[in-house]
Amino acid sequence: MAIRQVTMQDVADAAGVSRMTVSRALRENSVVNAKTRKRILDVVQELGYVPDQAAGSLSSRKSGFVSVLIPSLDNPHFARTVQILNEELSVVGMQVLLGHTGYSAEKEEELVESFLRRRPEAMLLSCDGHTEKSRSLLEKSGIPVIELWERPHEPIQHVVGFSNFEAAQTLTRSLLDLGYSKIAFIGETRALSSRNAERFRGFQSVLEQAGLPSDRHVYQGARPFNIASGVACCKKVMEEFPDTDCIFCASDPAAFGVLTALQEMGLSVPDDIGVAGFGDFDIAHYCRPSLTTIGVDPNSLARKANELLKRVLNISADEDSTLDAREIIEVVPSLKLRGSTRQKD
Amino acid sequence: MAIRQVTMQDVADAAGVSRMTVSRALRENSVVNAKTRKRILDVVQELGYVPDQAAGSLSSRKSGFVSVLIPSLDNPHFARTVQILNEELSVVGMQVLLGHTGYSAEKEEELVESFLRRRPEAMLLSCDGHTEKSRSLLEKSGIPVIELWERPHEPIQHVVGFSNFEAAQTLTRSLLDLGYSKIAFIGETRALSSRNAERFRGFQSVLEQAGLPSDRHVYQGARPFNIASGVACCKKVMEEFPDTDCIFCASDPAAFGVLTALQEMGLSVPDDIGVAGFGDFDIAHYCRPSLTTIGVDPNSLARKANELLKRVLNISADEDSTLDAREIIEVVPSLKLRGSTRQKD
DNA sequence: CTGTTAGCGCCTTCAA
DNA sequence: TTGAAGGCGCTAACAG
Repeated sequence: MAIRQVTMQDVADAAGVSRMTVSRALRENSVVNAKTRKRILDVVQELGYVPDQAAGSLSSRKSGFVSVLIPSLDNPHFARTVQILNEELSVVGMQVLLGHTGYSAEKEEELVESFLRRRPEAMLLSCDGHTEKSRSLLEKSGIPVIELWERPHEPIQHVVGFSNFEAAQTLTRSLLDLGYSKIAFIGETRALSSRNAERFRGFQSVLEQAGLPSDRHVYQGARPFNIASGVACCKKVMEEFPDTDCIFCASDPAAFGVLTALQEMGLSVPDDIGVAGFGDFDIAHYCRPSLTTIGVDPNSLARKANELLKRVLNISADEDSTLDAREIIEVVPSLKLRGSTRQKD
Repeated sequence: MAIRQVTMQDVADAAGVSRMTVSRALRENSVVNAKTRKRILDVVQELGYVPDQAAGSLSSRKSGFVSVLIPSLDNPHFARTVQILNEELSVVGMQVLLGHTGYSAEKEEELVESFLRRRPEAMLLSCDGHTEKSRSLLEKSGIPVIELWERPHEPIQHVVGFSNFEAAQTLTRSLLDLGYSKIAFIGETRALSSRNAERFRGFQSVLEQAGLPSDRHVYQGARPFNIASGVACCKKVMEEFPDTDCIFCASDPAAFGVLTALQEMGLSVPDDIGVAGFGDFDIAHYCRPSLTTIGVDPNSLARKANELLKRVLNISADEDSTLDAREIIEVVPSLKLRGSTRQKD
């Protein structure tokens, strides 16, 4: 345990050069005599010198940080997003500052404020509503902002995402197309999630267009909305609306819960009743019956976000890439019709 | 977009005090005249001043960072660990530097080296083997190190985890106890994961003690080891060893894959064959039949890690907590006997 | 309670 | 190709 950390000066002294030469030797693209550089690197090795990046970024005015704010790592799509961004950024020597908003705009505001102290070079948010203060802090900071996973009505700046409203419409339309007409909706209380509200609005709009009632909905008020929520909501739905012929869940894990709940009620899916989820998580693919759902591939979304990020940070490999002041990049969700809904006849 | 960032000096000038007074006013526990503080905070608000933490930590010699290195966020237990640590640390104003090793010691070494430049105040690792250089870098850095999720033979320093070997033994013993005798093992190739190797060793040791052959094993060589791997390995096992009466999977998602594969082969679980997993993930609880497994609650592990961390950082609420040079905190995995194995008669 | 002085460890800028 | 001077924005330590 070093009593005092090894500094660049120590390396310089030991190598018989100035600090500046050490600094240059440590950077890839800088002119230093080959022999001198080798000597310096040897000394670095020997002394176990590790540069202090806080000091470096203070004078270079580049933090090497990118902030990523997501609601929760419990959602595998967000976890994947973080993982990909983290890996891609580490390739260019940058690091992610990760924060969890817990789906709360107030918590997000705190995080924005505290992360801004680290002078990140960009801020990526998963949008579920932002406070005025968050917006103003971000604006004042002058750094690029990218909102992920949604398509907000009033984007802060750049966006890489899709419309939950439209995705829910697409899925609902195909349920009608399969002949379902008494479709129930299960989700989080709308106040808890704009995302969920958008999904319900999409669902509702299609039913209304078709002249069908859209009043079969059951909400769960508390977080998280998971497998257990699906079980609980399913029971409520079937009590309140026993003649339901299909259940649309605002998320796949909940839909999986619905599948097991129905099975325990002795109902067969899809023969007695249909089930659809949202998100296209792994579980939707592998459960039995496999789950009809709609969703965006998180890998693809994260990679698009990464490309945009590189462009706004001017570290794109693509030299002649242009950048609009506000890029809205649409990611198209794909519909998966699987075993939990009946075949089209 | 500010052409030049607002500094503490700007605030000091506008408030008619020195920088030091501003610095003090911004800290909770420091003596500043109440009126002066209010005036300063008003100016801060007005100017939209955001302190630069890189500068602050350069002079205070406290980075406010803790490094957390995990293999992958795809494993929900690791994601949970990260989330809890992140939240707990944010309460005390610290931030997590997150890195993914991808289960590679070399990648881990790179991350250790690059994260050390940020002068983290502690380093948490999920141990799956470390290079000599990683160990030496960590030692030289002088910061506390906590290894998570395993119980390594040669700990670097502190440990919060459990023995995969022993957990696998416990589970295997109870399978024997249920009357199974032709048990197959499915896992990752041992070279890919010391964790997996430990599980296999535990499995093997119990069978050998019981005088049973332990040669029914099928490995998958490539990452990730997930639901699809379980499906694939299950097919191989049943081809090679058709009289197998129970399959022990090195992870729950794979065991879930085995369940669906067996179902498609027309075999009934647990009537025709038993299945056990490892990890006690959500899916083990909710799949049908629910899965016999063994595992540690990630919330509990993360909280213990957090407590230890607070103690080694001397920010524990508990004043008279003592700290050994090397704390080995054991987390006991709990065995869950569920529907995927037969009842004891 | 407040201010002054002197760096923290590195990089920018310029000159040699 | 290298070095010297100066400063990034903040806080520790001490003095008043």
